Amino acid sequence: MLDERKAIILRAVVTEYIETALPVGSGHVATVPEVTVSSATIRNDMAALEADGYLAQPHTSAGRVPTEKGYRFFVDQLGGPGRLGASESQQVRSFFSQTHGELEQMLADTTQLLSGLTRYTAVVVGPPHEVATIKSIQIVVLAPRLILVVLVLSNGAVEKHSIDLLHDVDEAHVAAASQRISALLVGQGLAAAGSPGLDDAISLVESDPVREIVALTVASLRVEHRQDDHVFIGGTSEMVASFDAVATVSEILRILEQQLVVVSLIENVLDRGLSVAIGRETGNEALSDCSLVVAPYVVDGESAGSIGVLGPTRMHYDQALSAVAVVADRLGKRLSEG
Amino acid sequence: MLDERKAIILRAVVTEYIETALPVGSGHVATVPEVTVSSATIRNDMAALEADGYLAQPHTSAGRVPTEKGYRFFVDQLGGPGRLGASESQQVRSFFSQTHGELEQMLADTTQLLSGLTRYTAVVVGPPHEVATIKSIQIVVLAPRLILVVLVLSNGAVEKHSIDLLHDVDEAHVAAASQRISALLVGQGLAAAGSPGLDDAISLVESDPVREIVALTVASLRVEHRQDDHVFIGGTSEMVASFDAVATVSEILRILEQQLVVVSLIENVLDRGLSVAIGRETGNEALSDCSLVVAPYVVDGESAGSIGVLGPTRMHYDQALSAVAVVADRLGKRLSEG
DNA sequence: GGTTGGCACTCGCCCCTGCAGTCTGCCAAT
DNA sequence: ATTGGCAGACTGCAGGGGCGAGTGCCAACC
Repeated sequence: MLDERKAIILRAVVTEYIETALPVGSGHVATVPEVTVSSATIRNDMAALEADGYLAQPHTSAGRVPTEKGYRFFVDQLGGPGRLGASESQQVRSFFSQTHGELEQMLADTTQLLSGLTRYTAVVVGPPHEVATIKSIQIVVLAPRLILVVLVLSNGAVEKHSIDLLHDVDEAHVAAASQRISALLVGQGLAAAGSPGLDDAISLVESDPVREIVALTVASLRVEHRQDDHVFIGGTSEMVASFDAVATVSEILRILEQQLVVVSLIENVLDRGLSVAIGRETGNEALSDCSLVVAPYVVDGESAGSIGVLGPTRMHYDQALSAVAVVADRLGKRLSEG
Repeated sequence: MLDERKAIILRAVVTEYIETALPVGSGHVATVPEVTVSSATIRNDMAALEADGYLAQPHTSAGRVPTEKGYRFFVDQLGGPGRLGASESQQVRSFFSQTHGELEQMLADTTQLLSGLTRYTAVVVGPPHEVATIKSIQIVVLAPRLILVVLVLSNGAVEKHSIDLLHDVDEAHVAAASQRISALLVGQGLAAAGSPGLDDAISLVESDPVREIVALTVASLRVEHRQDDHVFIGGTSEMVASFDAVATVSEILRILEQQLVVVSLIENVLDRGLSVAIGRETGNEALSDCSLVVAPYVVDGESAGSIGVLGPTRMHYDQALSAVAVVADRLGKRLSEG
C-alpha cells in the first residue's frame, strides 16, 4: 500500500496532469497546499512512485506523467462520485422535466445531455428487449410475398421483422395467423418464442398456409434477437478536442462506429455498478488513451441498461463519475414511471 | 472562358493537389504527359489563372493551390461520373445481392458501403414518410393513461407515437378507436391526416372516450411529421484522416451530429440530380474545407431520398461521383423491387 | 505574338547552435 | 527522515545559414 504522503503527491500529480496535459515536476507539486514538504522530498517520493509503476517519465529530466496504475489508484481513492455542480444539476433537472416521448428518442437525447455535461462522448445502451413482455403482435402484408411482423413491447419499444414468403398470401390467412400468434405470445416475454413447447402449439394449426406464416414468424423472432438499435452515441465532437493526433481520433471513431464493441464493453461491467475502465482495462488496444465511465440504470428494480462516457485517460474523473451516476439514477427513475 | 491549355494546366494542378495536398509548382505540371509546353509558359498561365481566381498561392515563391472556383471548374469539366473500378463495382454488386431486411437497416448499411467505397463520410437520407400510404394503424395500451399508436407504411417503415391521456382508458374503447381510425386512414397517404374533412368524420363518432382517442391520435399524426430517424451517417472515421487539424475535425463532427443541417443541405440539391457542393457552396461556413457530393435516388419513378458523401475539398471527385451515382441508382432499383 | 531558356530573387523549411528554463538525482547537512 | 544545494540532462525556443523549390521577368527565338 501507499504511504499517506505518497498518496497525496500522486493525487497532486494526477490532478495537475489532468488539467494541463503537461508532465508535472516536483516543484509544481510543492506549491499545492496539501503538500507541506519540500520539492527534494517530493523528488524522492516521485522516484519511488515511478519505481512502483504509478508514474512514468517521458524522458530523463522531465516531469512525471501518471500511468494507468496511477490513474487507477487515483480513481479508487476518489471513493464514490462527488456532487454535481449547481449549473450541471440544473441542466439534468430541466432535461428530465422536459423530456418526453418515445423510449428511443429519450435515450438518444440522454446522450446529448451526458456529453454536454461532461464534454466527452456519451454512450447509452437501451434496455434489452428480452426483459419486456409482448404487448401486441401484428402481421401486415406489404407485398404478395412479403409480410411485416410488428411487435409492440411493454416498454414501448417497437420491433419489426420482414419475412419473405414462398407463396402469395391471402389476407384472411394472415389475419388468422396474426390471431393465433397473438394468442400464443402476447403477455409473455420475448424469450417465450424460444420455448420448445411452442412448436407443438404451432403444429396444431390446421390450415397449411396459416401454419406456415405462424411458423416463419416465430422463427424470425427466434433468430433476430439482435442488439441493434439499442446503442446511442452522442457528442463525438466534444471528445475529439482532448486529443492532438488525428490518427488517434480516427481510431477511436472507428471503434465507436462498430457499436457492437461498445456494447460488449459496457455489458462487461454491467453488474459492477458505477465503474471505470482505464486505458487498456477497456479491453481494446485502440482505446489505450481512453477511459470509460459506466453505470447501469435500474428500471422497476431491475438493471435495464447502462450509460457511460468515453474520454481521454486524463479525464475529469470526479465530474464524469458524478454526471454518469446522477444521469443513470434519474434516467432509471424516469423510465420506471413509464 | 478558359483557354484550352489553361484548362489542361488547371486540371493538372487540381489533380496533383488532390493527390499530394502540397502546393503544385510549374515544374511539376510540366512533367505530366498532357502538357507539352515548358515550365516558363506554365508559369505565365498559372499567373493568369491566379489573377482569374482559379488558383491561389499560400505564400510568394510557393506552388499554387486550387481555390473553390478552381475546384468548381475542375468538377464541371469532369462531365458526368466516370466508371467505377472493377473491385468497387464488385463491392456494390455483392452488397446489393446480399442486402435484405428492413428499409432502415438497408439504408444504414448503405452508408457503410458508400463510405467504404469512397473513404469519406457517407450520408443517406431515407424516403420521407409522406410518399408512402398507410398500411395499418394499431393502438396499443401501454399503461392506463398511456397509449402507443403504431403505423405501418407501405414502404415497410414503422412509425410510432406515444400519447398521454387525461383519463384511464378501456381496452374496448381503444379497440373501437383503432377500428374507426383504420377505416378512415388505411390506404391513404400520411397527408390524409391533415385533411380538414377528417374532423367532420371524427365528430360523427358517438362514444365520447372513443372520439377522444381518435382525435388525439389524428392530432399526433398531424404534429409529429418529423424528419427524424431518416438520416444515416457512416464512415466518419474515414474522413478524419483527410484533415490534419483536430479543431477542423471537431467542427465537422459537430455539424454531422446536428443531423438537421445535413438534411436541409441535401434537400437543397435534391431536384438537381447528381451534384457537387464545394466548400462554402455547402452553405455552411464550418464546412468550408469540405465538399459534398449528392444524388437523389428514385423509387418507382419518384425521387425518394438522397445519398451523398462528405469529404475534403481536395476529394477524389471522379471516384466520389461515380460511387454516389452508382449506389444511388442501385439503391433506387433495389427499393423499387420492394 | 506566343513561347522558351536563363537568371535573379523570394521564401519556407530544415538543421544547427546557443541559451534559458526546468526537472532530476545525488549528497552533504540538519 | 528531511532538506537545501548543486551538477547534469534534456526540452523548448529563438536566431542564423544553407538548401531547394518556385516564381517573375527578360531577352532571345520561332
